[in-house]
Amino acid sequence: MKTQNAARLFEALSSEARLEVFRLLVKHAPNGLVAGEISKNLKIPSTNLSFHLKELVHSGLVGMEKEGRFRRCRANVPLMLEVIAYLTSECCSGNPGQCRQYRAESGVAPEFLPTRCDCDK
Amino acid sequence: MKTQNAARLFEALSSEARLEVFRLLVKHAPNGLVAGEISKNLKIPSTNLSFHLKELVHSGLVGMEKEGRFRRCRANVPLMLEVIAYLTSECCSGNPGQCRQYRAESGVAPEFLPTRCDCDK
DNA sequence: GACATAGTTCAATATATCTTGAATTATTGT
DNA sequence: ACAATAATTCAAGATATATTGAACTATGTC
Repeated sequence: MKTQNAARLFEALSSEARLEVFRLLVKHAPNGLVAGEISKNLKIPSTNLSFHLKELVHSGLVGMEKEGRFRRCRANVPLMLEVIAYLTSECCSGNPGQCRQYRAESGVAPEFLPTRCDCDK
Repeated sequence: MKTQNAARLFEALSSEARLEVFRLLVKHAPNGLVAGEISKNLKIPSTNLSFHLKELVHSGLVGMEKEGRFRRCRANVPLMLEVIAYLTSECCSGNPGQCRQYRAESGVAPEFLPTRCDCDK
């Protein structure tokens, strides 16, 4: 993944409103929600939600398809995983021990983190 | 991690300049680089780099300490791992099979992804 | 002390993003 | 056809972010 593209994805997740929308859609994967349900759930006015959804769709993190007069939105989870992999790549100048220590320090349970990073290669 | 905090972290990574700075620091973990080295490496004028470093430091993703007349910057890799865990948490409404399929679809090698997501619990 | 170097701060400008209400398009139900 | 619903587009104003050069602070060197 190119830096420019990754920056755009982070940009899409950088507003609280959009991050809440995205997480709600991740939570409701793979069925997704229609725009009105998102608006109701997060109490975002439809006109404003429309603006934020456009950003998310443009970034690729959310997919949208017509469903009668509704628009169904789904999180693009594989793309989310790609950007996660991008963040952890090329770290620590090839020092696997260092990475393992960071993983321990993070306080995150090991199974919710990559088992290896790029420098274990 | 709270949504507000996560959004601030993504905001910090949402500019190409800052994302490049952060990745450079991840690459050079744990020793980090001094501001001048970053400026030289990425060809960002010092006055502008200072602005972006302030954002990164304020978000917590970069730590800075005085070293004589230099300022040494280090990536906060554990925090990066926390925000990664945040993104993958509470997904898929507790449907582990769905998550596994997404991981397969992402095209990312399994060892660079979480082995489980929250819904495997 | 005088000078050079590393960074930051400040002010000014340019640009981009956010939010809202009103108007608009598309679809469904009567 | 008419009315109701779902959602988007548009225009306007408010706010936030990015970039630059000049001035400033702090540290190290002669």
